Amino acid sequence: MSETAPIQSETKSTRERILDAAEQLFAERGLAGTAVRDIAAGVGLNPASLYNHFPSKDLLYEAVLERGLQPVMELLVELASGEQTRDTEDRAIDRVVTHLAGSPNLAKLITYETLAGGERLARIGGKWLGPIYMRGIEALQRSRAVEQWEAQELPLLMVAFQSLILGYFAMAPLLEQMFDLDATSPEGLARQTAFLRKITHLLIPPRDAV
Amino acid sequence: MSETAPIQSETKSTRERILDAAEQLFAERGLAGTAVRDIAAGVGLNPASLYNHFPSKDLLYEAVLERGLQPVMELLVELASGEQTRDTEDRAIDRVVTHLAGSPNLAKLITYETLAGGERLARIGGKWLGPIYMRGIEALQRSRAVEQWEAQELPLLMVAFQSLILGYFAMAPLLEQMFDLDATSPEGLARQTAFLRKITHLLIPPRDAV
Amino acid sequence: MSETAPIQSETKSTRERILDAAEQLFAERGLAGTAVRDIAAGVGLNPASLYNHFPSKDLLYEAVLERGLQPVMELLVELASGEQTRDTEDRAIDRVVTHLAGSPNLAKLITYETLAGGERLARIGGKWLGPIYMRGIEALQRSRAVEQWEAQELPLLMVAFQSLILGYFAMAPLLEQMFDLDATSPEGLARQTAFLRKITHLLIPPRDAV
Amino acid sequence: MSETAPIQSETKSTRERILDAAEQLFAERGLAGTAVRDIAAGVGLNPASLYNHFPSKDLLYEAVLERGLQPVMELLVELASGEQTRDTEDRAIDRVVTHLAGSPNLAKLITYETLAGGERLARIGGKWLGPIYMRGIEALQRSRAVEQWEAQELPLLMVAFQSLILGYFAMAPLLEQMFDLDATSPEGLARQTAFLRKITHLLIPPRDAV
DNA sequence: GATGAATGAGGATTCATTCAT
DNA sequence: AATGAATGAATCCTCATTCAT
Repeated sequence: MSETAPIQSETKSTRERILDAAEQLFAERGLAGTAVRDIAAGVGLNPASLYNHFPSKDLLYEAVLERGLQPVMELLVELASGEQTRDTEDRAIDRVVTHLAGSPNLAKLITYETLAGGERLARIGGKWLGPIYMRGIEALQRSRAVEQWEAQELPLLMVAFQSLILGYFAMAPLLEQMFDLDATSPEGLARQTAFLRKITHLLIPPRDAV
Repeated sequence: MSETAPIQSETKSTRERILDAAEQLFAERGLAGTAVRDIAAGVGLNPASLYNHFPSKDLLYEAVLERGLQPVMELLVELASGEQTRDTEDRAIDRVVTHLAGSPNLAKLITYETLAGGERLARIGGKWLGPIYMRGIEALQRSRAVEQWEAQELPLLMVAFQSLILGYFAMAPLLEQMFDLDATSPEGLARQTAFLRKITHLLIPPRDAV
Repeated sequence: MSETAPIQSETKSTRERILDAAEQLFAERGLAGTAVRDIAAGVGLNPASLYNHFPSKDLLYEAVLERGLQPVMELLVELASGEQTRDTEDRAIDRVVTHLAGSPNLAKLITYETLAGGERLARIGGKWLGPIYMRGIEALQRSRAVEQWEAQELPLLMVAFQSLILGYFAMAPLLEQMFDLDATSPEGLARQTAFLRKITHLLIPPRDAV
Repeated sequence: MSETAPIQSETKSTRERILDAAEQLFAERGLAGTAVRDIAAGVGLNPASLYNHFPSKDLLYEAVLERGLQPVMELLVELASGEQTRDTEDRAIDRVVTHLAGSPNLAKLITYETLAGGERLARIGGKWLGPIYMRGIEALQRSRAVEQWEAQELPLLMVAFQSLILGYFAMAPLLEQMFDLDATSPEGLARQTAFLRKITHLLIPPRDAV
């Protein structure tokens, strides 16, 4: 019988393992705060070897960003373009939070990037980011959000949702420290998902509410 | 004739001007991303001169953080300990946002710190931060929040408010780029303040609502 | 149908093609200024593959030098040992210049080597270089050069000729830039050959001048 | 008694001493072959300290080049613009060779630069180099050179002189090795100066020759 | 207080070379 | 032969910090 369930870390290509280690460190310390040497050490590699896989620290960073962003982008595109029902709204929140929960570094990476001005975000996710926001707003316009929010408030509402979702992950360490909550545990994530669904319903009246 | 109305920037002590320049850069680029030399250049000073005013980059950073945090802390302490009426709730939001609007770097600094794990935050604002959260939660318990939120959700609600407030400033550059909004202009801030007040009322039913 | 007239570059052995690319780059940038990787790229090869043909960069460099030097050496030996007549003197200059014109990198390589101290030159061409100079001087002594030059000036005269011949090629780029001369074109080389012949006749009275 | 004859090396500014050490090494090994660390070691300095005086290796190199070039440039300008008499011609050769003898690295630096394509030379000495050649040619046209050389040969004659003068210094190590001549000693330089004067008279008939 | 110069430690990256495939 | 990946040593340069002036 062949190897049916090989240990993942041994299966992964070096390139993938570099991306993993880099993502971890970039999420923790940001781009400037992360030394190439530390990434290399994280993969058990000589720093010079990284350059066989990525031409520079910056481009490695962008690769990390891109790899993390792409699935979210696709998810958002899918969500933003679908029909809006109470069910899909709930599922949208669930799916986004679940996805971010699955790659907990992503929220931090995005937050770091946003702080840095978002130029790279704009460049990398350029084709997506704008359209996603636009479609998100269109989706809001088709939803019952329009009953509570004026057109010019919709962008702010988008930003608010983004802040709520990302902020939770960014503040995870703080949460754990202060309230002794294991923010990224399955229960923690379930709790936060339910909480966000609740907020969503308060901010946007569910379509089929009685 | 004596100097009767000296230009403010000339009036400020060198120490103050260093703090200003440092705050600006730390907010833009984070601690690791900011070079002492750049701070010095921002004050028109030789890097060596900084060390006449602060013993190290790290302690300068903490001084920046402390200077920025103290007023917010005091404000929060005041707000959290006061009576809860619809008026004070509105005014609380207003005052916090107004304050952050007055020092727009602060939100970014805090976000950076949060991402970094919040250890410094905890140390610097240690005496305040915990108590503030606690009192914030107590205030929520005295408010009509309890009608919508269970006890265990209140910490999440605190985090949510923090995310909403800070997130706006962190994303300001993105907002301006994508929606052509001048996020930190007086109008922008007024708009966001109103928006946050609205959200607050949705998440926490106002006390004197009919 | 069989390959009847294969393109030369395809015919050349890989070893030869490496030597070609290396010669080109070493002549342009010198030994230290040339990266193995660039040589490899010049042959469309992986850097590692070079080491199947040459054991090290240094030995590749020496191989380049040797390949370039050998024919000149042989030519010089032949010229220096032959009879001295006006005709052979003219032909000597012609043949040397013509040869260098055919491998324009060689002059540059030799000049680089000379600047570097000539140790490698001495080692590689050791068996030739000394003897050639010696025989060259002997030839000068048999020529009418002795009418104008004292014995101790003959080495300087050798150096002068070497400088004149090599200098032209080293300065070729400058010449083209400043005077819009195509220094390495057939006409340019013919011009320079004639010019050098003229100088030779001025410095060494031709044997059969009337 | 005050310090009347301070040791030169102690008097020189650090900047000057860096330029000296750099000139030495660049002349010996070329730009690519010289490590910043070695220059620093030559001055007894930490490599990082160099960067307090020059912003980069390249700009240090250019500073070296410029410092070396400027006096020659000025000398050449002066010579090329003066009256042409046998005496001044002799003195011109003498002065140029004497100058180069005083800074023996210069000839090597220029040769290296020429080999590298002369782009930097053109940029640094841009305003001088072209004009100098032009005036040199004009001077030749006013001299008795026109009796032996056609107009189109004059550029080649300029190049020939440059090769003769620089070549001697470039080949100095070789000369010393092969002929046991101390090429850069005062006697060696005197010998070469006389030799070049002789060549000059053969290539350009002296004005007042009988 | 301010500064020019100095420095050890560390930064990213390049380099020649090796080796398993 | 050729190559992708790996590596130790070196490369240029930056950084925070110190110190004499």
